[in-house]
Amino acid sequence: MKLKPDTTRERLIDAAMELFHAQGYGATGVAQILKKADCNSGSLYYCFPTKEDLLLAVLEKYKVMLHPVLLEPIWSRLSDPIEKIFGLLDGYRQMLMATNCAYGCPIGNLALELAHTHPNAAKLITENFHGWRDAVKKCLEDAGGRFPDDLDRKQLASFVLTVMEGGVMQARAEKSLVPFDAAVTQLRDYFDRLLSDGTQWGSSATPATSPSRDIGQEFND
Amino acid sequence: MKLKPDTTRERLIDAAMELFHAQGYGATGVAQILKKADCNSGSLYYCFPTKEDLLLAVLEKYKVMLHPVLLEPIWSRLSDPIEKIFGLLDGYRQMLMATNCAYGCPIGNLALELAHTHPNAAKLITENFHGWRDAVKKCLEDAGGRFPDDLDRKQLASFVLTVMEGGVMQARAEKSLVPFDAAVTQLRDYFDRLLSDGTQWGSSATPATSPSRDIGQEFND
DNA sequence: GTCTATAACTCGATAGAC
DNA sequence: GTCTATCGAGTTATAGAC
Repeated sequence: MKLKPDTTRERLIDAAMELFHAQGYGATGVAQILKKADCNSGSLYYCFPTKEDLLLAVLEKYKVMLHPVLLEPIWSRLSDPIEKIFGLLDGYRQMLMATNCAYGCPIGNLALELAHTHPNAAKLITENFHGWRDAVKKCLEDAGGRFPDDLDRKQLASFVLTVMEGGVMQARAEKSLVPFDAAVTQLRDYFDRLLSDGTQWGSSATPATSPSRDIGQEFND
Repeated sequence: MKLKPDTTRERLIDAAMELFHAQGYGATGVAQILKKADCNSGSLYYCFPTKEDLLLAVLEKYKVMLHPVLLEPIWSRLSDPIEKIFGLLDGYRQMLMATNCAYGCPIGNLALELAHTHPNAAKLITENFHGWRDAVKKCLEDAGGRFPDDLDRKQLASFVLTVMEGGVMQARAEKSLVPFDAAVTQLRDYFDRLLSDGTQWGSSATPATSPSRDIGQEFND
């Protein structure tokens, strides 16, 4: 039951995590990380062969943090699975508000910066996205028959991630919560329309719609 | 009626445009731009005081290109305003396919990289986003009564941009069209549900939904 | 494990000839 | 307007003492 290990290695990861989030990977110098972690380059290169290995450790830590740090505080506060999803989106809104829309989603930022040039990082970024999406998918599954039977839960969960990332991007670009709130409002409206089409309302009473246009591809995980 | 001016200044802008799209602003060195534009540093700094001024010229050019280069080929091919919107999204799909999902949206990439640290660039990025969104808004307005009367066209147009950017981000991260197609499919389903609720179908026959949850903010342009 | 000093390199930008 | 040469600062990473 070790408390606050606070090893040099962990201080380096935490410092890099903050700086990569605020400035990006390329724009953050090793010297800056060393200053924030309060150690010297010898220590860093003793723990990590290269700067990129430190990045991978940061992305691993994000994966570990997903459930206990990001989801659990929201999951324990809200019981309704659909409200959990919008509670999660509200968590990003809080983060944007607290930082004046300056930093955005740390994974999304790194995704656009590194996906093309750093395959090892890209793999971990995808794993982070999938963890987030699967947590939302579980909520959609927990909502059971409130959604139409033929709704593709995985695809809708991916869509929620799409809306979050796109909304956060626009909020950052404009330094305003307005485009993020607009996105969440539209998503909520979509959910309302899906829910009013669920079996709870009686599927025979719903008007004719075309809920899925097959585009000939499936999720491959 | 000058044809192909092909000035050094334009070659520099075009070279920078391509490289910033493929690699980002910070990751692209001035030497690389010079090589692609086939000139030397003296010429660049004769045309532009700094590298950042070249970036601003690139972002200005994207603004100018929006209608004649991005929209016009699609607008002239499709007459239905709603199909225009999905034709525009399909244009991004084509781009992703042609580049193996490597590059993504040039404005979105620069938005996440620079919005926080380069205010002049951020202003032009926002103007690019607004130009795109307003073109979509015009389509929604052209669709007239096919949508519910109380639909906020501007907010829905912003949502389309959100979905495009979020979908392109995930496609880049996973190097797969699947998450992009998932996002467009869900957006299409949302549009179908909105359209089946339009006045064309008779507003008195629609079931009770809650189309707008006021969050107490407006677009400020 | 952590320190200091520095190697080896690239960066954006400038100077001055032509 | 375009060239070549280069400055000064910053970069990641290493060497070797302790």
